[in-house]
Amino acid sequence: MPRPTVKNVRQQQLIDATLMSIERHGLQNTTINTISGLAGMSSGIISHYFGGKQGLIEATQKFLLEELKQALLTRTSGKTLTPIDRLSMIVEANFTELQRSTAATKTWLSFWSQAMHDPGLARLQNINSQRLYSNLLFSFKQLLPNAAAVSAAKQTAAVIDGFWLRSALSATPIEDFKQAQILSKAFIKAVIVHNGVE
Amino acid sequence: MPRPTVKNVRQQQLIDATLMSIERHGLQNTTINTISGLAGMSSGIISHYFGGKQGLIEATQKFLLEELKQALLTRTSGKTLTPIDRLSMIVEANFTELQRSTAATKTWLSFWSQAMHDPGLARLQNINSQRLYSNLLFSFKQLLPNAAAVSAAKQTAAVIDGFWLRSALSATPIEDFKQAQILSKAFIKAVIVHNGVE
DNA sequence: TGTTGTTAATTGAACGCTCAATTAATAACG
DNA sequence: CGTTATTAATTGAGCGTTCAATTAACAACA
Repeated sequence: MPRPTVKNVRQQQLIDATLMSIERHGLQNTTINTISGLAGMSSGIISHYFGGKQGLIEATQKFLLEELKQALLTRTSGKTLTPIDRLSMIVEANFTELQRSTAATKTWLSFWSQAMHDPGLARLQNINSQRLYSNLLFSFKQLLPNAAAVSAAKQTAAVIDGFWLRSALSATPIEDFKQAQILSKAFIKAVIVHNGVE
Repeated sequence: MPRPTVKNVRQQQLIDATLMSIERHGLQNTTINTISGLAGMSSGIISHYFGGKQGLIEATQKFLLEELKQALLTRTSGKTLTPIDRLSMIVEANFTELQRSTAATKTWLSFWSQAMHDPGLARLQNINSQRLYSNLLFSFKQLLPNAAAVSAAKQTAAVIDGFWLRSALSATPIEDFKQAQILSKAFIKAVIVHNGVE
Protein backbone atom coordinates (compact mmCIF):
# COMPACT_ATOMS: atom_id res chain seq x y z
CA MET A 1 0.00 0.00 0.00
CA PRO A 2 1.79 3.15 -1.15
CA ARG A 3 1.79 5.82 1.54
CA PRO A 4 0.27 9.03 0.14
CA THR A 5 2.95 11.63 -0.43
CA VAL A 6 2.36 15.36 -0.14
CA LYS A 7 2.31 15.40 -3.91
CA ASN A 8 -0.44 12.80 -4.19
CA VAL A 9 -2.55 14.56 -1.60
CA ARG A 10 -2.19 18.00 -3.20
CA GLN A 11 -2.96 16.63 -6.64
CA GLN A 12 -6.14 14.98 -5.43
CA GLN A 13 -7.17 18.12 -3.55
CA LEU A 14 -6.72 20.13 -6.73
CA ILE A 15 -8.73 17.61 -8.77
CA ASP A 16 -11.53 17.78 -6.20
CA ALA A 17 -11.43 21.57 -6.32
CA THR A 18 -11.56 21.45 -10.12
CA LEU A 19 -14.74 19.37 -10.03
CA MET A 20 -16.19 21.77 -7.50
CA SER A 21 -15.34 24.77 -9.63
CA ILE A 22 -16.82 23.21 -12.75
CA GLU A 23 -19.98 22.45 -10.82
CA ARG A 24 -20.28 26.06 -9.66
CA HIS A 25 -19.04 28.00 -12.65
CA GLY A 26 -18.86 25.58 -15.57
CA LEU A 27 -15.65 24.74 -17.38
CA GLN A 28 -15.94 27.93 -19.38
CA ASN A 29 -15.67 30.10 -16.28
CA THR A 30 -13.28 27.88 -14.36
CA THR A 31 -9.91 29.59 -13.98
CA ILE A 32 -6.78 28.72 -12.07
CA ASN A 33 -7.97 31.27 -9.52
CA THR A 34 -11.40 29.71 -8.94
CA ILE A 35 -9.77 26.31 -8.54
CA SER A 36 -6.89 27.32 -6.29
CA GLY A 37 -9.28 29.48 -4.28
CA LEU A 38 -11.59 26.54 -3.60
CA ALA A 39 -8.60 24.40 -2.72
CA GLY A 40 -7.32 27.07 -0.34
CA MET A 41 -4.04 27.36 -2.20
CA SER A 42 -2.39 29.83 -4.50
CA SER A 43 -2.71 29.72 -8.26
CA GLY A 44 0.98 28.98 -8.85
CA ILE A 45 0.60 25.55 -7.31
CA ILE A 46 -1.28 24.34 -10.37
CA SER A 47 1.67 24.86 -12.67
CA HIS A 48 3.91 23.29 -10.06
CA TYR A 49 1.95 20.03 -9.80
CA PHE A 50 0.30 19.75 -13.21
CA GLY A 51 2.47 21.84 -15.51
CA GLY A 52 -0.43 24.16 -16.20
CA LYS A 53 -4.18 24.46 -16.24
CA GLN A 54 -4.67 22.06 -19.14
CA GLY A 55 -2.71 19.37 -17.30
CA LEU A 56 -5.05 19.65 -14.35
CA ILE A 57 -8.17 19.49 -16.53
CA GLU A 58 -6.88 16.32 -18.18
CA ALA A 59 -6.00 14.76 -14.86
CA THR A 60 -9.52 15.50 -13.64
CA GLN A 61 -11.00 13.74 -16.63
CA LYS A 62 -8.71 10.74 -16.16
CA PHE A 63 -9.86 10.61 -12.56
CA LEU A 64 -13.51 10.29 -13.66
CA LEU A 65 -12.60 7.59 -16.17
CA GLU A 66 -10.64 5.69 -13.55
CA GLU A 67 -13.45 5.96 -11.01
CA LEU A 68 -15.90 4.54 -13.55
CA LYS A 69 -13.58 1.60 -14.15
CA GLN A 70 -13.11 0.99 -10.45
CA ALA A 71 -16.84 1.23 -9.72
CA LEU A 72 -17.39 -1.90 -11.79
CA LEU A 73 -14.33 -3.72 -10.45
CA THR A 74 -15.35 -3.30 -6.81
CA ARG A 75 -18.80 -4.61 -7.69
CA THR A 76 -17.60 -7.71 -9.50
CA SER A 77 -14.08 -8.79 -8.61
CA GLY A 78 -13.89 -11.76 -6.29
CA LYS A 79 -17.63 -12.36 -6.42
CA THR A 80 -19.46 -15.08 -8.26
CA LEU A 81 -22.37 -13.46 -10.03
CA THR A 82 -24.93 -14.72 -12.50
CA PRO A 83 -24.67 -13.05 -15.91
CA ILE A 84 -27.87 -11.16 -15.19
CA ASP A 85 -26.53 -9.87 -11.87
CA ARG A 86 -23.34 -8.79 -13.58
CA LEU A 87 -25.34 -6.83 -16.14
CA SER A 88 -27.08 -5.08 -13.27
CA MET A 89 -23.70 -4.20 -11.78
CA ILE A 90 -22.63 -2.64 -15.07
CA VAL A 91 -25.69 -0.43 -15.05
CA GLU A 92 -25.09 0.59 -11.44
CA ALA A 93 -21.44 1.40 -12.06
CA ASN A 94 -22.50 3.85 -14.76
CA PHE A 95 -24.95 5.55 -12.41
CA THR A 96 -22.93 5.98 -9.23
CA GLU A 97 -23.39 9.14 -7.21
CA LEU A 98 -20.16 10.54 -8.62
CA GLN A 99 -21.16 9.98 -12.24
CA ARG A 100 -24.56 11.54 -11.65
CA SER A 101 -23.14 14.63 -9.94
CA THR A 102 -23.48 17.96 -11.71
CA ALA A 103 -19.72 18.36 -11.59
CA ALA A 104 -19.18 15.05 -13.37
CA THR A 105 -21.88 15.56 -16.00
CA LYS A 106 -20.58 19.02 -16.89
CA THR A 107 -17.06 17.67 -17.05
CA TRP A 108 -18.02 14.75 -19.29
CA LEU A 109 -19.85 16.95 -21.76
CA SER A 110 -17.01 19.45 -21.95
CA PHE A 111 -14.52 16.62 -22.23
CA TRP A 112 -16.36 15.13 -25.18
CA SER A 113 -16.48 18.34 -27.13
CA GLN A 114 -12.75 18.77 -26.55
CA ALA A 115 -12.02 15.15 -27.40
CA MET A 116 -13.32 15.79 -30.90
CA HIS A 117 -10.26 17.81 -31.78
CA ASP A 118 -7.66 16.38 -29.43
CA PRO A 119 -6.41 12.91 -30.45
CA GLY A 120 -5.12 12.12 -26.97
CA LEU A 121 -8.49 12.74 -25.34
CA ALA A 122 -10.28 10.99 -28.19
CA ARG A 123 -8.22 7.88 -27.53
CA LEU A 124 -9.14 7.89 -23.85
CA GLN A 125 -12.80 8.30 -24.75
CA ASN A 126 -12.79 5.44 -27.22
CA ILE A 127 -11.22 3.09 -24.72
CA ASN A 128 -13.98 3.96 -22.30
CA SER A 129 -16.74 3.57 -24.85
CA GLN A 130 -15.37 0.21 -25.95
CA ARG A 131 -15.10 -0.98 -22.38
CA LEU A 132 -18.81 -0.54 -21.74
CA TYR A 133 -19.61 -2.48 -24.89
CA SER A 134 -17.12 -5.28 -24.15
CA ASN A 135 -18.37 -5.70 -20.61
CA LEU A 136 -21.95 -5.97 -21.81
CA LEU A 137 -21.04 -8.36 -24.61
CA PHE A 138 -19.21 -10.67 -22.22
CA SER A 139 -22.32 -11.18 -20.11
CA PHE A 140 -24.82 -11.31 -22.95
CA LYS A 141 -22.81 -14.05 -24.63
CA GLN A 142 -23.51 -16.28 -21.65
CA LEU A 143 -27.22 -15.76 -22.11
CA LEU A 144 -27.87 -15.40 -25.82
CA PRO A 145 -26.72 -16.78 -29.18
CA ASN A 146 -23.72 -14.86 -30.49
CA ALA A 147 -25.47 -12.69 -33.05
CA ALA A 148 -28.21 -11.75 -30.61
CA ALA A 149 -25.60 -10.99 -27.94
CA VAL A 150 -23.77 -8.55 -30.20
CA SER A 151 -26.97 -6.74 -31.03
CA ALA A 152 -28.08 -6.72 -27.40
CA ALA A 153 -24.74 -5.30 -26.24
CA LYS A 154 -24.83 -2.50 -28.80
CA GLN A 155 -28.38 -1.54 -27.96
CA THR A 156 -27.78 -1.70 -24.23
CA ALA A 157 -24.69 0.49 -24.49
CA ALA A 158 -26.78 3.05 -26.38
CA VAL A 159 -29.61 2.78 -23.86
CA ILE A 160 -27.29 3.36 -20.90
CA ASP A 161 -25.51 6.31 -22.52
CA GLY A 162 -28.77 7.69 -23.86
CA PHE A 163 -30.58 7.54 -20.52
CA TRP A 164 -27.54 8.97 -18.79
CA LEU A 165 -27.41 11.88 -21.23
CA ARG A 166 -31.12 12.64 -21.11
CA SER A 167 -31.08 12.50 -17.31
CA ALA A 168 -28.04 14.75 -17.07
CA LEU A 169 -29.76 17.35 -19.25
CA SER A 170 -33.16 16.99 -17.64
CA ALA A 171 -34.83 19.67 -15.58
CA THR A 172 -35.26 17.07 -12.83
CA PRO A 173 -32.03 15.06 -12.96
CA ILE A 174 -32.37 13.38 -9.58
CA GLU A 175 -35.63 11.63 -10.34
CA ASP A 176 -34.66 10.99 -13.94
CA PHE A 177 -31.36 9.35 -13.01
CA LYS A 178 -33.24 7.08 -10.62
CA GLN A 179 -35.75 6.15 -13.32
CA ALA A 180 -32.96 5.76 -15.87
CA GLN A 181 -31.34 3.05 -13.80
CA ILE A 182 -34.60 1.16 -13.42
CA LEU A 183 -35.47 1.47 -17.11
CA SER A 184 -32.00 0.35 -18.18
CA LYS A 185 -32.31 -2.81 -16.11
CA ALA A 186 -35.83 -3.41 -17.40
CA PHE A 187 -34.51 -3.07 -20.92
CA ILE A 188 -31.85 -5.70 -20.31
CA LYS A 189 -34.44 -8.13 -18.90
CA ALA A 190 -36.70 -7.61 -21.90
CA VAL A 191 -33.85 -8.19 -24.34
CA ILE A 192 -32.97 -11.47 -22.69
CA VAL A 193 -36.56 -12.71 -22.49
CA HIS A 194 -37.30 -11.97 -26.12
CA ASN A 195 -34.08 -13.31 -27.58
CA GLY A 196 -33.19 -16.11 -25.23
CA VAL A 197 -33.22 -19.80 -26.03
CA GLU A 198 -36.41 -21.02 -24.39
CA MET B 1 -43.02 34.64 -49.06
CA PRO B 2 -40.86 37.16 -47.22
CA ARG B 3 -38.03 38.48 -49.40
CA PRO B 4 -34.71 37.96 -47.60
CA THR B 5 -33.35 41.24 -46.33
CA VAL B 6 -29.66 42.06 -46.14
CA LYS B 7 -29.92 41.45 -42.43
CA ASN B 8 -31.32 37.95 -42.84
CA VAL B 9 -28.65 37.03 -45.35
CA ARG B 10 -25.75 38.34 -43.27
CA GLN B 11 -27.04 36.64 -40.15
CA GLN B 12 -27.25 33.30 -41.90
CA GLN B 13 -23.77 33.76 -43.41
CA LEU B 14 -22.38 34.42 -39.96
CA ILE B 15 -24.16 31.37 -38.52
CA ASP B 16 -22.69 29.23 -41.30
CA ALA B 17 -19.25 30.66 -40.61
CA THR B 18 -19.67 29.91 -36.91
CA LEU B 19 -20.41 26.25 -37.63
CA MET B 20 -17.38 26.15 -39.92
CA SER B 21 -15.15 27.69 -37.29
CA ILE B 22 -16.36 25.30 -34.60
CA GLU B 23 -15.70 22.41 -36.94
CA ARG B 24 -12.12 23.59 -37.57
CA HIS B 25 -11.09 24.98 -34.21
CA GLY B 26 -13.68 23.85 -31.68
CA LEU B 27 -15.84 26.26 -29.72
CA GLN B 28 -12.99 26.83 -27.27
CA ASN B 29 -10.77 28.29 -29.99
CA THR B 30 -13.49 30.02 -31.96
CA THR B 31 -13.10 33.79 -31.77
CA ILE B 32 -14.89 36.65 -33.46
CA ASN B 33 -11.86 36.84 -35.73
CA THR B 34 -11.99 33.21 -36.87
CA ILE B 35 -15.71 33.57 -37.56
CA SER B 36 -15.63 36.91 -39.34
CA GLY B 37 -12.54 35.80 -41.26
CA LEU B 38 -14.34 32.71 -42.59
CA ALA B 39 -17.37 34.83 -43.46
CA GLY B 40 -15.17 37.34 -45.29
CA MET B 41 -16.36 40.20 -43.11
CA SER B 42 -14.95 42.35 -40.38
CA SER B 43 -15.17 41.50 -36.71
CA GLY B 44 -17.40 44.44 -35.84
CA ILE B 45 -20.27 43.03 -37.85
CA ILE B 46 -20.92 40.38 -35.22
CA SER B 47 -21.79 42.89 -32.53
CA HIS B 48 -23.83 44.83 -35.06
CA TYR B 49 -26.06 41.91 -36.02
CA PHE B 50 -26.04 39.77 -32.89
CA GLY B 51 -25.17 42.15 -30.07
CA GLY B 52 -21.99 40.24 -29.38
CA LYS B 53 -20.26 36.91 -29.68
CA GLN B 54 -22.56 35.15 -27.24
CA GLY B 55 -25.60 36.23 -29.24
CA LEU B 56 -24.18 34.64 -32.35
CA ILE B 57 -23.37 31.40 -30.55
CA GLU B 58 -26.92 31.20 -29.25
CA ALA B 59 -28.37 31.96 -32.65
CA THR B 60 -26.27 29.15 -34.12
CA GLN B 61 -27.65 26.72 -31.59
CA LYS B 62 -31.21 27.83 -32.26
CA PHE B 63 -30.56 27.26 -35.93
CA LEU B 64 -29.61 23.62 -35.28
CA LEU B 65 -32.68 23.14 -33.10
CA GLU B 66 -34.92 24.65 -35.75
CA GLU B 67 -33.39 22.53 -38.51
CA LEU B 68 -34.05 19.41 -36.46
CA LYS B 69 -37.66 20.43 -36.05
CA GLN B 70 -38.05 21.19 -39.75
CA ALA B 71 -36.39 17.92 -40.77
CA LEU B 72 -39.28 16.02 -39.25
CA LEU B 73 -41.97 18.39 -40.52
CA THR B 74 -40.86 18.13 -44.14
CA ARG B 75 -40.91 14.36 -43.80
CA THR B 76 -44.38 14.11 -42.34
CA SER B 77 -46.60 17.13 -43.00
CA GLY B 78 -49.16 16.61 -45.71
CA LYS B 79 -48.40 12.92 -46.04
CA THR B 80 -50.44 9.99 -44.77
CA LEU B 81 -48.04 7.60 -43.12
CA THR B 82 -48.50 4.45 -41.10
CA PRO B 83 -47.38 4.78 -37.49
CA ILE B 84 -44.39 2.58 -38.27
CA ASP B 85 -43.35 4.75 -41.21
CA ARG B 86 -43.70 7.83 -39.08
CA LEU B 87 -41.38 6.31 -36.47
CA SER B 88 -38.85 5.72 -39.23
CA MET B 89 -39.11 9.37 -40.22
CA ILE B 90 -38.40 10.44 -36.65
CA VAL B 91 -35.22 8.38 -36.67
CA GLU B 92 -34.15 9.82 -40.01
CA ALA B 93 -34.79 13.40 -38.92
CA ASN B 94 -32.40 12.88 -36.04
CA PHE B 95 -29.70 11.54 -38.35
CA THR B 96 -29.72 14.05 -41.21
CA GLU B 97 -26.43 15.02 -42.80
CA LEU B 98 -26.44 18.31 -40.88
CA GLN B 99 -26.94 16.65 -37.51
CA ARG B 100 -24.19 14.12 -38.22
CA SER B 101 -21.69 16.78 -39.30
CA THR B 102 -18.66 17.39 -37.14
CA ALA B 103 -19.65 21.02 -36.83
CA ALA B 104 -23.07 20.09 -35.48
CA THR B 105 -21.86 17.40 -33.08
CA LYS B 106 -19.22 19.69 -31.59
CA THR B 107 -21.79 22.44 -31.27
CA TRP B 108 -24.36 20.20 -29.58
CA LEU B 109 -21.89 18.92 -27.02
CA SER B 110 -20.63 22.41 -26.21
CA PHE B 111 -24.19 23.66 -26.07
CA TRP B 112 -25.20 21.02 -23.57
CA SER B 113 -22.36 21.75 -21.21
CA GLN B 114 -23.27 25.43 -21.34
CA ALA B 115 -26.97 24.70 -20.97
CA MET B 116 -26.27 23.22 -17.55
CA HIS B 117 -25.58 26.62 -16.08
CA ASP B 118 -27.64 28.85 -18.34
CA PRO B 119 -31.40 28.65 -17.69
CA GLY B 120 -32.27 30.07 -21.10
CA LEU B 121 -30.32 27.42 -22.98
CA ALA B 122 -31.54 24.73 -20.59
CA ARG B 123 -35.11 25.65 -21.46
CA LEU B 124 -34.42 25.32 -25.18
CA GLN B 125 -32.80 21.97 -24.62
CA ASN B 126 -35.69 20.62 -22.58
CA ILE B 127 -38.20 21.60 -25.22
CA ASN B 128 -36.15 19.71 -27.76
CA SER B 129 -35.74 16.65 -25.57
CA GLN B 130 -39.46 16.58 -24.83
CA ARG B 131 -40.33 16.92 -28.49
CA LEU B 132 -38.50 13.75 -29.42
CA TYR B 133 -40.29 11.87 -26.67
CA SER B 134 -43.72 13.29 -27.55
CA ASN B 135 -43.31 12.50 -31.21
CA LEU B 136 -42.36 8.92 -30.42
CA LEU B 137 -45.17 8.52 -27.91
CA PHE B 138 -47.76 9.76 -30.40
CA SER B 139 -46.89 7.00 -32.86
CA PHE B 140 -46.37 4.24 -30.34
CA LYS B 141 -49.81 4.90 -28.86
CA GLN B 142 -51.32 3.90 -32.19
CA LEU B 143 -49.53 0.57 -32.03
CA LEU B 144 -49.33 -0.44 -28.39
CA PRO B 145 -51.36 -0.34 -25.17
CA ASN B 146 -50.81 2.91 -23.29
CA ALA B 147 -48.38 1.70 -20.64
CA ALA B 148 -46.30 -0.15 -23.20
CA ALA B 149 -46.28 2.90 -25.45
CA VAL B 150 -44.89 5.13 -22.71
CA SER B 151 -42.15 2.67 -21.95
CA ALA B 152 -41.36 2.18 -25.64
CA ALA B 153 -41.17 5.94 -26.25
CA LYS B 154 -38.79 6.47 -23.33
CA GLN B 155 -36.53 3.64 -24.39
CA THR B 156 -36.52 4.67 -28.02
CA ALA B 157 -35.64 8.27 -27.15
CA ALA B 158 -32.70 6.96 -25.14
CA VAL B 159 -31.67 4.60 -27.94
CA ILE B 160 -31.68 7.38 -30.54
CA ASP B 161 -29.77 9.83 -28.35
CA GLY B 162 -27.42 7.11 -27.16
CA PHE B 163 -26.57 5.87 -30.64
CA TRP B 164 -26.19 9.43 -31.85
CA LEU B 165 -23.79 10.23 -29.02
CA ARG B 166 -21.72 7.08 -29.39
CA SER B 167 -21.49 7.60 -33.14
CA ALA B 168 -20.48 11.24 -32.77
CA LEU B 169 -17.67 10.25 -30.41
CA SER B 170 -16.60 7.20 -32.38
CA ALA B 171 -13.30 6.88 -34.21
CA THR B 172 -15.29 5.99 -37.32
CA PRO B 173 -18.33 8.25 -37.14
CA ILE B 174 -19.44 7.83 -40.75
CA GLU B 175 -19.95 4.09 -40.58
CA ASP B 176 -21.24 4.25 -37.03
CA PHE B 177 -23.88 6.84 -37.85
CA LYS B 178 -25.06 4.67 -40.69
CA GLN B 179 -25.28 1.63 -38.43
CA ALA B 180 -26.90 3.69 -35.71
CA GLN B 181 -29.79 4.54 -37.96
CA ILE B 182 -30.32 0.92 -38.92
CA LEU B 183 -30.07 -0.30 -35.35
CA SER B 184 -32.48 2.36 -34.10
CA LYS B 185 -35.09 1.27 -36.60
CA ALA B 186 -34.50 -2.38 -35.78
CA PHE B 187 -35.01 -1.57 -32.14
CA ILE B 188 -38.36 0.06 -32.86
CA LYS B 189 -39.53 -2.96 -34.83
CA ALA B 190 -38.51 -5.31 -32.04
CA VAL B 191 -40.32 -3.24 -29.43
CA ILE B 192 -43.53 -3.33 -31.44
CA VAL B 193 -43.36 -7.05 -32.17
CA HIS B 194 -42.75 -7.99 -28.56
CA ASN B 195 -45.31 -5.69 -26.97
CA GLY B 196 -48.01 -5.50 -29.57
CA VAL B 197 -51.48 -6.91 -29.29
CA GLU B 198 -51.28 -10.10 -31.33
C1' DT C 1 -30.72 61.29 -66.46
C1' DG C 2 -27.62 63.51 -63.47
C1' DT C 3 -27.00 65.60 -59.08
C1' DT C 4 -27.48 65.93 -54.32
C1' DG C 5 -29.08 64.64 -49.81
C1' DT C 6 -29.96 60.82 -46.58
C1' DT C 7 -29.82 56.48 -44.60
C1' DA C 8 -28.00 51.86 -44.07
C1' DA C 9 -24.15 48.80 -43.96
C1' DT C 10 -19.50 47.89 -42.85
C1' DT C 11 -14.84 48.50 -41.40
C1' DG C 12 -10.93 48.05 -38.25
C1' DA C 13 -7.99 50.31 -34.91
C1' DA C 14 -7.99 51.47 -30.04
C1' DC C 15 -9.24 50.18 -25.49
C1' DG C 16 -9.65 47.71 -21.37
C1' DC C 17 -10.08 43.41 -19.27
C1' DT C 18 -9.14 38.64 -18.13
C1' DC C 19 -6.34 35.06 -17.18
C1' DA C 20 -2.43 31.59 -17.62
C1' DA C 21 2.20 31.61 -16.84
C1' DT C 22 6.34 33.12 -14.74
C1' DT C 23 9.23 34.90 -11.25
C1' DA C 24 11.17 36.03 -6.98
C1' DA C 25 10.34 35.97 -2.23
C1' DT C 26 8.99 33.40 1.86
C1' DA C 27 7.77 29.45 4.85
C1' DA C 28 8.05 24.71 6.45
C1' DC C 29 10.58 20.94 7.33
C1' DG C 30 14.18 17.51 8.29
C1' DC D 1 21.01 25.15 6.76
C1' DG D 2 19.71 23.34 2.68
C1' DT D 3 15.89 21.66 0.33
C1' DT D 4 11.26 21.36 -0.82
C1' DA D 5 6.75 23.46 -0.76
C1' DT D 6 4.07 27.42 -1.35
C1' DT D 7 2.81 32.10 -1.94
C1' DA D 8 2.19 36.64 -3.89
C1' DA D 9 3.20 39.87 -7.31
C1' DT D 10 3.99 40.68 -12.07
C1' DT D 11 3.80 40.04 -16.94
C1' DG D 12 2.02 39.94 -21.45
C1' DA D 13 -0.65 37.76 -24.92
C1' DG D 14 -5.29 37.25 -26.43
C1' DC D 15 -9.86 38.44 -26.42
C1' DG D 16 -14.51 40.91 -27.05
C1' DT D 17 -16.44 45.37 -27.31
C1' DT D 18 -16.86 49.94 -28.84
C1' DC D 19 -17.23 53.58 -32.00
C1' DA D 20 -15.68 57.16 -35.25
C1' DA D 21 -14.86 56.99 -40.00
C1' DT D 22 -15.85 55.15 -44.59
C1' DT D 23 -18.40 53.31 -48.21
C1' DA D 24 -22.45 51.66 -50.58
C1' DA D 25 -27.31 51.97 -51.55
C1' DC D 26 -31.15 54.46 -52.21
C1' DA D 27 -34.45 58.58 -52.62
C1' DA D 28 -35.71 63.11 -54.09
C1' DC D 29 -35.89 66.29 -57.31
C1' DA D 30 -35.38 69.16 -61.50
